[in-house]
Amino acid sequence: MKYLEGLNEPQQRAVLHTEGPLMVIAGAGSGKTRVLTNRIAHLIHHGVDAFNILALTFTNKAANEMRQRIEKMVGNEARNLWIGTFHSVFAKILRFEAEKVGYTSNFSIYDTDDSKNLLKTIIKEQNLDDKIYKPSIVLHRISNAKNNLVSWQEYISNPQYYEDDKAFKRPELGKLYQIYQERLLQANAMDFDDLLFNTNLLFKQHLDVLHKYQHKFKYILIDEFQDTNYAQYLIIRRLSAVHQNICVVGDDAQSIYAFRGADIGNILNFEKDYPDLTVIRLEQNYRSTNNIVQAANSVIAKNIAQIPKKVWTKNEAGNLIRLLKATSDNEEGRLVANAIYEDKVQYGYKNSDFAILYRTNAQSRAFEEALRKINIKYRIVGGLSFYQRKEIKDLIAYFRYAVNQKDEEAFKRIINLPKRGIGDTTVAKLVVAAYENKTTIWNILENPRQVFSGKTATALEDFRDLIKSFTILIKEQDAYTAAKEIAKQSGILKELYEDKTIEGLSRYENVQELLNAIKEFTDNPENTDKSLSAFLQQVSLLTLVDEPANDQDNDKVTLMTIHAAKGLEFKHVFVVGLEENLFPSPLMTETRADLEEERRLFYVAITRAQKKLTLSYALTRYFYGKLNTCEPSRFLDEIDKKYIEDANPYQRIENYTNTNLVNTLRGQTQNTTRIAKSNLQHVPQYTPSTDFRPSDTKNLRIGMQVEHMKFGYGKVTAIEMENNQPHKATIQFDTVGEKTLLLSFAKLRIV
DNA sequence: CTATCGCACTGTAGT
DNA sequence: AGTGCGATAG
Repeated sequence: MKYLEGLNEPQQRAVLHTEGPLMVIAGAGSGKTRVLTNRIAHLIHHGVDAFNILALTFTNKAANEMRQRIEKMVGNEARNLWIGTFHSVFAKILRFEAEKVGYTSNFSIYDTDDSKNLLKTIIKEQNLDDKIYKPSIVLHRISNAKNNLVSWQEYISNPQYYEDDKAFKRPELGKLYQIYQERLLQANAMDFDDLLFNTNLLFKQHLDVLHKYQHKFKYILIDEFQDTNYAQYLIIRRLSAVHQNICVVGDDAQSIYAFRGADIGNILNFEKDYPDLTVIRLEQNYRSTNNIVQAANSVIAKNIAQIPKKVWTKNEAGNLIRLLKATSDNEEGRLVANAIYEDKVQYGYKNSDFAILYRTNAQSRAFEEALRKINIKYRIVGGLSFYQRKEIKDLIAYFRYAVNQKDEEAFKRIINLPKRGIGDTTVAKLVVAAYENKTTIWNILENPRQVFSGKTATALEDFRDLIKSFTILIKEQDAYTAAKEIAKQSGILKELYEDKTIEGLSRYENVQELLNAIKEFTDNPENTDKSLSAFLQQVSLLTLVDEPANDQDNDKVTLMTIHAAKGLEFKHVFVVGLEENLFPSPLMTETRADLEEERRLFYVAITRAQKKLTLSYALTRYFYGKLNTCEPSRFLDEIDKKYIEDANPYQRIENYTNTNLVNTLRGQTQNTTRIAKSNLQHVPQYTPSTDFRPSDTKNLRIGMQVEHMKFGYGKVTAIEMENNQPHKATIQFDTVGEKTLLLSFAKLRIV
């Protein structure tokens, strides 16, 4: 039995139990991935056709990793497996069957920004107050409905929803839901939730289609089952109804996505839906030291909603958990960076052995600065993801619109970008004309002279012809050739190239990076369809961990949110920002269930560590440029003290006033050179010395900020040198008048 | 129609 | 701190 080697008894049972429903409760670090991959390899080895296996994961990265591991074990056959995220697998199926749910196969996928923008437009049109009907709240409510498979028709006809919304002063929500869905359909677009909703619709209304896929997927595996929502659960229940060979793997203790509709009940109630279910528990942890395992257990011990189990390990006790106490976020950064440095020297750890985990993306700044200062390489996972950058979205909007001319959000993005003399007024007229003639904007563009005249009409015609040529380009050329041409001919590349500011430079590089990614896609022999629309189909579902890896140097410290860290492990993990109102998040302390989820998040963070764990907090922190005082997190009190190095770790500081802290902080941070967060990865170090010469001063306009104070824009009138280096600059600001500032303190932006 | 400026708002996680 | 929006001037 080749796929059982090195597995413990319950792991072996999980691999061998191939027929009938199976639930594996896999504690943190219990070798879950190994079980999953060995199981699939075992199936294939015993004659199951890879075409008949469906494996659903939560990130594309997890899917790729699984595919690679299986490929190593069983060879090329692994290529025929269906492995992917829920969204990507069912988007693929929906493209095949699009007509059956009222779409065409070139439908666009709206991301959250597109959805919010669309809702914003609708809310405005309906003359509703956008302070009460905030797009994010409306979208959240609609998303909840869809995840529970409530259509807009049901939503409107159910008085309960109306009463609920009325109680929250938002009686028009049902109407908004209806209009939103109608607009999406009109735009031939689906949002993320529609991918699951429409898959359910498809399977419910077209039994022949359901039967086809039921027959195809004889073996179904779900990873991270604790994070599935109702819509996802129903899909897999339908798909597995015939063969019943469904294997779900999860850990209720690591359920951290209830906020977006994941239902811990799925795992707790699975037995009811599958009476002859086999349950296997993997409780032995192979990853972490005993201290880490026990500390993690103590964190969630008080939670009520959980399956009773005991994660244990044979590993050594290991170090106690360290606690770092800082007075400011910057100091916290320095302490963590120093600890990393010491570990590297003392134990020979590599950069890639470390991870810094935080609750919110905005916390990364202080750690980036501290690491850069002592020349430790790092990478940030997530944050403003590559595909969310404006310049990337702009270019992709061109692709989208050339593929699907009904895509209104893409249209709005590109119609006047770069500037071509088609402003808001013209767009508004277009929308009205389309509405009055009961047709699409694209149809009006076909013959704009019926509505417009002169310059505007010519501009619209030019735009139309441009898009038409792009559509042909996409049909006839491979993705890379088409994308490169579109970037050039649209004028996006030129506009960015001419922008010589730091930001402009990095934007230009980003676009090049996107083109490189498309080239990789085109050159990859595994991709049979090399068209740009094929690339587009996968790009809209890419997750933060799938960004183009353009550098070979992988020895870097990893900075990311705890959510993004699920499934990963590192020798030394830093869980930072352990402050009340940050972690736990104030949005998750209202109900017991919320707080329990937040505790599980802490549990996930702790259990990423193999050898060492360090926790840290700061007593002051900047939010939106304002200094706030913080208290240590209640979570620090909840860990069993005997696993912490300093059992009486902190004193709550009460005598500090805000002013004192500001002054302390000023004293500590005055020498830092700050760089815009968004530029960090692309502009490693800004050096005034190379960019400034006294002779430049006459016409140099710069933006400037010192510490957290923004002085705005102004004209440089004099630069004072010291040791042949620019030292001080005198600037006539538009807003605050003339100031002389030390250049080493400042972040500068040339405009 | 576009560019610029000041103001208001933002406040979790990610497909 | 960063961004997006609306008002205003050009």
